[in-house]
Amino acid sequence: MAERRSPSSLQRDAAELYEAATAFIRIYQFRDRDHALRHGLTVVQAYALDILLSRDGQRLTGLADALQLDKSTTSRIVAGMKRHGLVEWTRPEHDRRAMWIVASAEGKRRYGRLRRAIVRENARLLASYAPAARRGAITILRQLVQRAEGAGALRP
Amino acid sequence: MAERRSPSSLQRDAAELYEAATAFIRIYQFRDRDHALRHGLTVVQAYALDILLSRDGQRLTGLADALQLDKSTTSRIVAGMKRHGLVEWTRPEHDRRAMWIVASAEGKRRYGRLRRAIVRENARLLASYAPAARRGAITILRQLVQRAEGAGALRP
DNA sequence: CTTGATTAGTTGTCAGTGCCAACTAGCTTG
DNA sequence: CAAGCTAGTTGGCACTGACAACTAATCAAG
Repeated sequence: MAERRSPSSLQRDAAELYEAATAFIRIYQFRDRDHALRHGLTVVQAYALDILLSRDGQRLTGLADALQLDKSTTSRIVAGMKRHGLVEWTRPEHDRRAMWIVASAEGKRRYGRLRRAIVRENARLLASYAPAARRGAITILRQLVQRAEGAGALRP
Repeated sequence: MAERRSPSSLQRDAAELYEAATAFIRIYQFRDRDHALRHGLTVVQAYALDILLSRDGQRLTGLADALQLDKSTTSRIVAGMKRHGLVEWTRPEHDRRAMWIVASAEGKRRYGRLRRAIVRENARLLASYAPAARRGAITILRQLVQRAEGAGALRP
């Protein structure tokens, strides 16, 4: 295992990671967009529902933070989702400026279907991997996420 | 290594791939958007330049196909890039309806800087992996891309 | 060689995403 | 209670994206 660690190998790998990650993102982005549209959602709406469902609801500001969007943008997105019957909100009685936004039954249903469709496709994608390789793929994705988050500081 | 292959393990892995891939995409998307904006490009403009530079130019229709966008959208994007001095085009003399779109010097410069910035960040990200693990990460991303492309048929 | 079909791009229209700045209304603190 | 802070909304702008209708150039018959 006496691999020679040349600086250029790191450089080369970093460049290859750029290519691979770019390709990965583009493919999965398009795939997700198609799936979402097929289930009557936009990508942002699907993200928003994911956040709302994973936390039993959110304030608008919290949702904006989670989506990394301006609260004005988020406000309009939530308004649109309300119009389409995907979310509902109430005013917490102890702070009547705020909204407590939750997914509606319809929102939950659509997001659930979308998620299941993508998971089904993932299962097809992973089917021919050996279990250990599957776990490896997932672990590596998670690590890259963690490291990118940690290295974060993207807005210095 | 006598791992028991239960159907539910594939299901579970598929669900975990969903979580991991979603997180990955969101992180890298934001990262790329920040980088692009910092270099005076939007994400779509960066994609377009990537395509134009990797092929010595493109027809509008070819660019639309590569970007998976409607040609009307692509037309406006190219118009915007022209306005911002990122691309230029000529009319091939054998078909004067068509455009041959190429990146301008400025477009090339900005894309190059953007790419190098991301590769630098990737290098930091990968630095603490053992070389073999780095290669593994890249290989797996590539495989997932290939399989997703193959399984493609996203628009049946 | 002219008509008819096809192809390349553009434009109109609409909806959605996204930002910043300015705003309203409710809450908190001195 | 006044001043200031916080939660969301609205106005204005630009970009992304789709679909349909359009212009102009090329190609295919006849």
